[in-house]
Amino acid sequence: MSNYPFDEIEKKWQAYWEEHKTFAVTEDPSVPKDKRKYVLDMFPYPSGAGLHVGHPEGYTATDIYCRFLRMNGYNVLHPMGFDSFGLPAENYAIKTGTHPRATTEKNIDNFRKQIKRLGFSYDWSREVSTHTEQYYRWTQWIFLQLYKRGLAYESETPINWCPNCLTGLSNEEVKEGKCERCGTHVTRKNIRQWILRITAYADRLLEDLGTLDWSDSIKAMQSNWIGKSEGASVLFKLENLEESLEVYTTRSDTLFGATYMVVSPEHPLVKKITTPEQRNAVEAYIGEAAHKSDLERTDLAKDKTGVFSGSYAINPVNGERIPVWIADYVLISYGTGAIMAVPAHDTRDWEFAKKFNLPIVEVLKSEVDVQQQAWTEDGIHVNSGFLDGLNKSDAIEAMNSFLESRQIGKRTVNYKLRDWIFSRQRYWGEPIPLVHCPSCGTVPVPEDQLPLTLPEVESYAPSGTGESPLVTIPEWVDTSCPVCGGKAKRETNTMPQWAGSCWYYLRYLDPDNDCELASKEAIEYWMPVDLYVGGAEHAVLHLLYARFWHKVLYDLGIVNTVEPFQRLVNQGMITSFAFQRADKTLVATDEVEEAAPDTFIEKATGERLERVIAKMSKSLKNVINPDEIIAEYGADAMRTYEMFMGPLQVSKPWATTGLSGVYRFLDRIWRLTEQNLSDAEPSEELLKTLHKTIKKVTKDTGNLDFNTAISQMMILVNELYKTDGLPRAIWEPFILLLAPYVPHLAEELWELAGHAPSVSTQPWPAYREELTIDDEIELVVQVNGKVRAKLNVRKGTDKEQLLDMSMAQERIQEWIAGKTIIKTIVVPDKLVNIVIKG
RNA sequence: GCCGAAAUGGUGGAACAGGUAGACACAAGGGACUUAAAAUCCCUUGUCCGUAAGGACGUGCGGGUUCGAUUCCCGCUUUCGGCACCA
Repeated sequence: MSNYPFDEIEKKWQAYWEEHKTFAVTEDPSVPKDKRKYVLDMFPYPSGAGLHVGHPEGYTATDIYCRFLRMNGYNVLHPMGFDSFGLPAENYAIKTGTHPRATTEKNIDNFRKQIKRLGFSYDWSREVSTHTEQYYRWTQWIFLQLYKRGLAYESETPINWCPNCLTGLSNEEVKEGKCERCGTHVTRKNIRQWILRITAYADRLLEDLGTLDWSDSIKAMQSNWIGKSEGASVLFKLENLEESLEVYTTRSDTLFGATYMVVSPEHPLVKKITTPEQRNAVEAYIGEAAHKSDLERTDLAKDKTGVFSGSYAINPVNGERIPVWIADYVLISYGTGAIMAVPAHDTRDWEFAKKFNLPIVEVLKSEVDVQQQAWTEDGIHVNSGFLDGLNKSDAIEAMNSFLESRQIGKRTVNYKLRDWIFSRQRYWGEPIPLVHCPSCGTVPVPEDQLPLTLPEVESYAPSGTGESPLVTIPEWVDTSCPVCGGKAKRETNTMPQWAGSCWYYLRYLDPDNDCELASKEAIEYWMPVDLYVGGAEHAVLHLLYARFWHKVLYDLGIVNTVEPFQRLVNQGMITSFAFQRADKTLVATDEVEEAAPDTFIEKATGERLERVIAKMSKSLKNVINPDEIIAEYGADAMRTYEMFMGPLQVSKPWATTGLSGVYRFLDRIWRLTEQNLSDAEPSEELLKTLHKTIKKVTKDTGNLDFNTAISQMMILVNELYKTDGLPRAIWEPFILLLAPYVPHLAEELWELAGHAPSVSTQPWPAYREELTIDDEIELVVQVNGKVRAKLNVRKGTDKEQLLDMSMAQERIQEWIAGKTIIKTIVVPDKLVNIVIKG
């Protein structure tokens, strides 16, 4: 048995930090701006399942980084809190009648306890939870500012509706078009909703990405989501109708090839363009489309559907009469909800044209037969009147000028980004602080009356009308108009979970402020967030919404930066091993036996299984519980293992055997203390290893390359095991290097070495560059690029000498004997390559 | 289908301004200690041929550039993540 008493050590130091408020931070004005850092974790939703091993990954990374920064003289803000409004607590309430607040607060207590057990250096005095009245008061306040700026509006939009449960469903609750709970086919129901005009900020959200220190892939995802495109809108006259059909296209150059048009089933002109003969078919088709979820529309992509409206439009450039179709491959939410179809040069249009026998006309010289497949590359225009002979980009320019001069179209910018549906028909969320007055219209709740608190309800069950359970409480709904004092009704929609997480990073700055969401001084002192770490699943929505709110707050003069999160790092997912049968189905871990090393069989059948990597899931029984890991190996081992597994940014599989290796490393460190510290000079060799270690750990920790920093510390420990005695001159700097990684153990070692706590406030060790350089290097001698000899030479030996020494090698002589030397390459301090022939 | 990321020993991963592939760790094998086991310490360990010295092959696959490619270029395959058929 080992004698590394992690349990005792970890309890001792966690109590010490708590008692001494070691990590409480203040806005000390004497610290210059460039010595202040705000390091933020994505706060968790406190689920009933407790902490998952994925949470500590990012939290450990930021904790190591923060402790490293403090030791390097920075004033570091590192807070934690809870994103505590959310669906699971409400669903649990519907099932059991337990108040979501009770469930949530119990879960928060559990989460906090679990997080604390990992020894993170949070300033807990700044903890916030989004469901508290003191917090959501300011969420409501921000909503009112959005409303007053015209950035919130009402509109009828569809929700997923389960006709059996009589309730709206989130996308997550819809599985394969069916209600997750009862299996009923989900339909769409139009409902009055509050919508935020995020599209008004589309350009700024796109432009300002350029100023951020985020990975290119995340920036690309956000940029694609915003989806700015420059094209043209074109008006097509409709035969026998007053109205024109407006389409948006990025390929106005292909207008001569437009052989039909398509409008989406939800398009406002559908009724008008449908001729009496087609009415039945069109209505049936629209009915079908309304039944389909977005998912089904997507899945049916391979097989295009549609129906002819009976009407025709006139192609404005060649006067051709072209049919107008109705099809759900055109979305009402993008562009104008109508397109001109150019089957020769667009794959989707080509598929549709083939299915319904519509003409395909080539207008760009194609390298394929457009009757056989679409040609979507560039080419020289043909069959295109005044565009003939031009390439794509020139033709687009020419056509757009033509359209504008004739006033039948104009250059238009379009975004994929849609406005943000901001209301939920739920109980457990921030009430939207608006009042509907029959005479004054929609009136905001006066700011001095915030927070507008959630009333207690008897039943959390849905109202049955699609509205929130709040509609069932007349005492709450019936109110007086803040303007005229007459009878009025409260808004019963609540806000989505995103709302609270849009600005929590600001509340940490000044969590107890009763007058404003955070003081100007605190914002000025800390913002922007220097490093934000969290899972890639929030790459688009959360980050885009938070950026949007931040920009609105900037326009209001409340925050001092255009962007909230200067640097963003997404941690990879922690996956698990799973076992797969030959038919690719997975087997739960407890059904598997390891018959021989790396040979796995299914217990029930004896079938040989392949080990694969899969997400942790309850059904596969491969979920790792952090509490159990901490109990068995300690928090320091858990932290170190999660960082040692691989690079922070990539996903990696959990292997408890790997954890035991890290545990062994910590145990080896502990057992070094069995020797007395010696004040003797350490050997030159050991000193060099130490300085190389300081250099590498310093560089790697700053770059969040924790896995390689840990390897280097392992190398130093291995060296110490080969040395007699434990020189203080090595040991003490090493404890300091360890401190961010294994904070509990490091505190204990620091105390054992005769120092007063806390090691976390000690300065980071410095290295001497000359001690990190070897004066003898191993020179590689290659013949035709293959290593044939190695020799030790002094660093800095000149090229000619290196070549002479290489040639003198017996092995090299053997290889080049009788051959012609064509060329020699000498890379000083690295290698010699002799190129021969014959 | 589109977008993004990736592919290196039995396993997790190192090394990329082009220069010794496999650091560190796990697993496996051998040895020491022990009455024994566990724990611990030491050694071996990419594959193949060879007693050895040594040699051949080797970073998903096929080409290319180069004295030299895990690293750069072209074309594929597979896996993972995201998605709103985005005109």
